[in-house]
Amino acid sequence: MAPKIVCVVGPTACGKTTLGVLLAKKFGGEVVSADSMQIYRGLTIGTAAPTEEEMDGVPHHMVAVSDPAEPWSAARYAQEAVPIVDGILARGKLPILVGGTGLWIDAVVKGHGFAAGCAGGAVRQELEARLAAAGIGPLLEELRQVDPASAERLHPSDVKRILRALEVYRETGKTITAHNEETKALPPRYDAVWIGLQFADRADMKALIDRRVDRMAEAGLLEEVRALLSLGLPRNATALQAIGYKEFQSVLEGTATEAEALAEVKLRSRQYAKRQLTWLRRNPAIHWVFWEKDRDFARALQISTEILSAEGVS
RNA sequence: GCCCAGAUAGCUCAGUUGGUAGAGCAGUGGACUGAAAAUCCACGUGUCGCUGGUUCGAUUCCGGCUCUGGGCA
Repeated sequence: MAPKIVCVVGPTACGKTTLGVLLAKKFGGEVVSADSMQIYRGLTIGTAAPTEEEMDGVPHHMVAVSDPAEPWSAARYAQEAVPIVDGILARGKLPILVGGTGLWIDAVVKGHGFAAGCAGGAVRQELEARLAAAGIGPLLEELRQVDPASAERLHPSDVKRILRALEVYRETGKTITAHNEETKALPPRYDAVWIGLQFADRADMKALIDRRVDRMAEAGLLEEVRALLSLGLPRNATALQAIGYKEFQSVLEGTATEAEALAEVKLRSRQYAKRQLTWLRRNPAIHWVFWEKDRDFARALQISTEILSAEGVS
């Protein structure tokens, strides 16, 4: 049987961090963050990364461990997170995966592997150059030759995945279709108990996101963005894709007012939360805890404790 | 008070040479396997401000009214 771990998931601002810490204290666990932006140092306010106070003495892994100039990926995350999870297990503690990046969590929990090739790689760069020169048509046609199933499955506008499919074939001589089939047949790496947090009413989620974004601004998000930019990151750095950062960058450049940026950040956060929910909803293993108007952590802790006990976590 | 311009989808607006209307954004749902806080897809009936008139037929033309801008007093 695969080792037992806990995953705390949910859309942004739903209280994953807090519940994760509460569960860790109750069950003797350590938190492993699965967040594609909290991984970077310096993105503290805007990503709502856990503070020392919020961590409350519970060890946290994979938070602020990387220079913001570095490119990360789900594959690299899994590579580094799996040994950490195993280390926690080896110490007889309970690993608690907490995060909003669904693909990253799946990359750890399910045993799936990623095929070779990556953004910034030689093959990808060549494909991108061809895309810029001749458009997606010829590339899609080429994909149809080598991997008709992918060409059929992918929408012609889904440029990113078309390039990736071609890349995998070029790098490995195997189609991404075949790779996915094989990797999905692998057994899961861990026996995960999933706890999902979300609001019963979408309007309450919106209200909380709005409040949280306002607090980020009060806490000095603008200064955080200024400091980040002063590092001279590459223009396409993954860290700069974080919601909040590009919008406040516009304020610093004078192309938007702070009020406009705030409205934009709230909007983007809401849309992000919706996408997260879409990702999570298809996972039937998640035990959902629904918030009413306010987040009642005592109740959430009690419910999730019951769930964990029923699932054999002790 | 007078003149001009507006009033159409939650918002910004387009349009109908008279046959009851459509984009962008927002919203909702979905996808997703080395950028995932990324990327991609699908979904558009609303007293066309109100009220008379002309007309087979008015959101479209004409009159009046209301409201909102701007100008003149």
